[in-house]
Amino acid sequence: MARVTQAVKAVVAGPACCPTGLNTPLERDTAEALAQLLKAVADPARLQLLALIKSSPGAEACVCDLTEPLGLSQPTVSHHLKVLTDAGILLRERRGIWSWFSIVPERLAELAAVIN
Amino acid sequence: MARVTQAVKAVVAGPACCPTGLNTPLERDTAEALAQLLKAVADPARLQLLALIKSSPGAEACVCDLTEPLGLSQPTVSHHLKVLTDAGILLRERRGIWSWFSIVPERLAELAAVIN
DNA sequence: GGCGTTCATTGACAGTCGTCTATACGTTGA
DNA sequence: TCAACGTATAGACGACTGTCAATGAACGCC
Repeated sequence: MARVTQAVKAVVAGPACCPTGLNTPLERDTAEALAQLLKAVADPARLQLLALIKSSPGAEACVCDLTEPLGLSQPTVSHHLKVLTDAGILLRERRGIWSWFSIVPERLAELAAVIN
Repeated sequence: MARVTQAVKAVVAGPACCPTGLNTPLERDTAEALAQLLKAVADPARLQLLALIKSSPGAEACVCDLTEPLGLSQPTVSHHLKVLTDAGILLRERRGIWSWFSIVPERLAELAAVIN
């Protein structure tokens, strides 16, 4: 994950100085790290999760609020949340029994910057 | 594909009036269309292709220029180009023997707008 | 017309991914 | 300490995806 973060930052900020986006050829390693991050978002269930969390009060939600709207089983939702968390897009915080998830906006902004 | 384009536009522009991005819950259909578009980009080879084309003179390139830098077979590169073209991200133009590909910037901008 | 070149398509195969059921884990309250 | 609840993990299975070798189709040139 740290490896991915670094690679994305490199693409956004440029190897040394100036922002590049996709304006410069991509090394295979960098491309793979970037693709891995994009794959985390490129799933309908995970997009729905992001939208649900982002539009929840306080921009956070617990699993119990997310399972039913998605129409998927609890383990499946948990799996998707893990993928997003591992990618650094979501933040997990335990409060007693519940796991609360919030979005890391900088991470999504990085992605958007790369694409453009 | 037209269906995908419409769904993405809906997410960018909002159901009726105002831009939403992911700030509003996503219908499954919309999420699937969006995911399909993201999947097209979420591949290392295709990211490299986009970067190569974008950084080529005139922001266009033919297959013969793309196969070697990627280190993949010609059919595989052709496959990836088809995926990007079908997603509306690339534009294909035949000139005699050669196929030239160029990027559709608005399409990438739409994607970036949705993510943010 | 025949041939070489460039690209697209087909078919096959291994690997990955999304989903589920079953089960384990951790926390809370009695 | 134990039971109940919310969540995470493991294992299995079908579907999709990326890749290649082989083949086909379109075009320009001799």
